[in-house]
Amino acid sequence: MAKKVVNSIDVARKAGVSRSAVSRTFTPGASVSPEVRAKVLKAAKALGYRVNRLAQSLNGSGSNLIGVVGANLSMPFIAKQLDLLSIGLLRKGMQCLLLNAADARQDIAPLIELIFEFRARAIVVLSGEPPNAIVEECRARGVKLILINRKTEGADTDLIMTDDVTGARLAGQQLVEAGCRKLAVVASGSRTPTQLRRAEEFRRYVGERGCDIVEWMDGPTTYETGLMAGRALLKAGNIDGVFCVTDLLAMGLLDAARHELGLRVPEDVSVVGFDDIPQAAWYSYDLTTIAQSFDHLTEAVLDAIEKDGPSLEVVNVPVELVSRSTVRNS
Amino acid sequence: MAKKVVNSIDVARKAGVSRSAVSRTFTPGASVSPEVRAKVLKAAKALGYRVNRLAQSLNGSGSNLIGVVGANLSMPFIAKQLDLLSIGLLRKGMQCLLLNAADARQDIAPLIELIFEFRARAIVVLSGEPPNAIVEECRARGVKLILINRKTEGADTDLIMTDDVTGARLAGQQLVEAGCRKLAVVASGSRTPTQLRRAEEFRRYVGERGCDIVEWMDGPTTYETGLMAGRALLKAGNIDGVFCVTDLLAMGLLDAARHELGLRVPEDVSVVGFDDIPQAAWYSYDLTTIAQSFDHLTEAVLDAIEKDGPSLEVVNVPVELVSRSTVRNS
DNA sequence: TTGAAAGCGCTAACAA
DNA sequence: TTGTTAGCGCTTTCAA
Repeated sequence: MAKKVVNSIDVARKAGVSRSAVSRTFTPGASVSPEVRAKVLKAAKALGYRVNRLAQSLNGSGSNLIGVVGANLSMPFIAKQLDLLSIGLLRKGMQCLLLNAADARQDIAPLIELIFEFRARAIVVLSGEPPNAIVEECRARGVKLILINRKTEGADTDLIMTDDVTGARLAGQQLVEAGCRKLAVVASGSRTPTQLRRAEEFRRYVGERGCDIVEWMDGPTTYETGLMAGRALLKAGNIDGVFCVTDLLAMGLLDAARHELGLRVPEDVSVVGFDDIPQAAWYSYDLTTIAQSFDHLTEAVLDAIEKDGPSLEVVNVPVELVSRSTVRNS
Repeated sequence: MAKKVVNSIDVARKAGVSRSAVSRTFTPGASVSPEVRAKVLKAAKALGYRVNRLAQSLNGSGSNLIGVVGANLSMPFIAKQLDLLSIGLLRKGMQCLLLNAADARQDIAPLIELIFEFRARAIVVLSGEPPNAIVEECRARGVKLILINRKTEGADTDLIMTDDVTGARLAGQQLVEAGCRKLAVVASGSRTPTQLRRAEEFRRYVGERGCDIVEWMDGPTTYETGLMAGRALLKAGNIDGVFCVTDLLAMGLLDAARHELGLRVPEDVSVVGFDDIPQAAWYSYDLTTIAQSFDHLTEAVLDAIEKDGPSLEVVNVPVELVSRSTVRNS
């Protein structure tokens, strides 16, 4: 005889009440008399009863699942976002269905479709870009779609975006004021909207101020790419300032400069990063960077999920210069 | 008129078949004629139908959900584990319900109870220790419980554990052979079984070889703790070798030694870490450490989930010395 | 191979 | 406040 899982009917029987009474006992804000409630709780405890959320969600209310699609969860920047987001979701009584794409360029459409099958209330995309058909389907199904630092135009979704433009300008300003004139900007080959925007705006800003600028835009967004960019860009020794659109890239570049090329930072070359990942504060790097408030970002995502009505909001996450030691003092 | 979600009955009607036919079409290995199948698929596509997994799981088969409980997802070590695990789950057709404890010492029992409510097939614990009552309940419900580097005795669950003992010996051997005699071991104050085991075995190993040893065991498992340990331990200048039970601690200690105390590594002091997180390979640290195979670990977890029968296996994940530049050559 | 019908565990509308 | 009843969307016997 298979060990049957206990259900509300078992509890009802044991407590001598109806199934509805059981249901109400476990529904916040339903009307049950204290006595019935007590009987139910006692029976439930004795039997080891737990509400079945799958069955529960089958009714009108829907599920409290939030689909989160990501990639490269071990990159510090993504990991930090996911960490805060999953804590926040839990605190608000939602659950996080995590779908991790094996690699950043994998098509995320199948993952989102899987999320549909779970009838998730909302979908948060940390990585990759959903094709338009998917965006459309989200709207049709009334599933909130929230993109973080993704996709810029024709946005029919909630968009949470770092204020890349301001960030890039701050970076440019730092370098220009430090007296740098031969500049470089380093991005990965992923060409995400965020990276492009940062690079673009930086180029514009320093270009207007009469600086020369070269650019690197290749490889995945990793430390190793930063290393390669550093080797390639700094070997000739004529670059005196670099903006890396990501801290991870900056750290690789910094190491190439110091440990392979024997350059001094900031005396020979100044470096600015972006994101303020935890490692940027470590002594060995002490990287001057543009911080975006992860808390603010997370808050914006949670707000977007909770607000009902169609998705169509664009939130700008403010940035701030964190001045450490990789930029020369004018 | 509310926009109703399409269900199998709509599809059946549109295709001119029964609901069963629709169900079968979407059930791998059910018997449907090609014609019916084609009709159903066409109708489903036209209507934008997706199976409702919640309803699906309500039947005998159960869900494919795997509960993952963690904390500190942004620490490199945990992030890496979660990354590989979530990819692996997806590849095997399972979904990852992620519950992130806000902090490492939070009681994880409520999180696991929540997972029960979703009727997950298995629960993987990356952080924290489930109380015995929970372990018992898992068994009673037939939910696999898999602990990674947690809890050592009275194990009535699947245990995936790094071979800490071998690792600690390798670390000891490195330092002793490098000629270090005044040793220190650094762990956090979290006193997890893993950290205790590493510290313990190291102490034993070097003790037997006539080395002096001091120990630090305080604070959270972070870079900053490593920094503090470094300051405290190395200031006097009489320690010539340190084993940090975690790379993160080692990196903090390394930075304190080099940047605050002006010590040379490995000339003045040798350092060995544990885990081989990605950052350990970065130039600025180039840390000699004990690597555990994350792939192996992940594989073991997936195997444990898929194998049925009661949980009771102990898997030892092998370790390996990764020799870099923070230990003196004899 | 197909359809009818019962049932998975729960909630919500309705009456009492 | 309580119980009864009718679904929620799906799978799965059981006959045909």
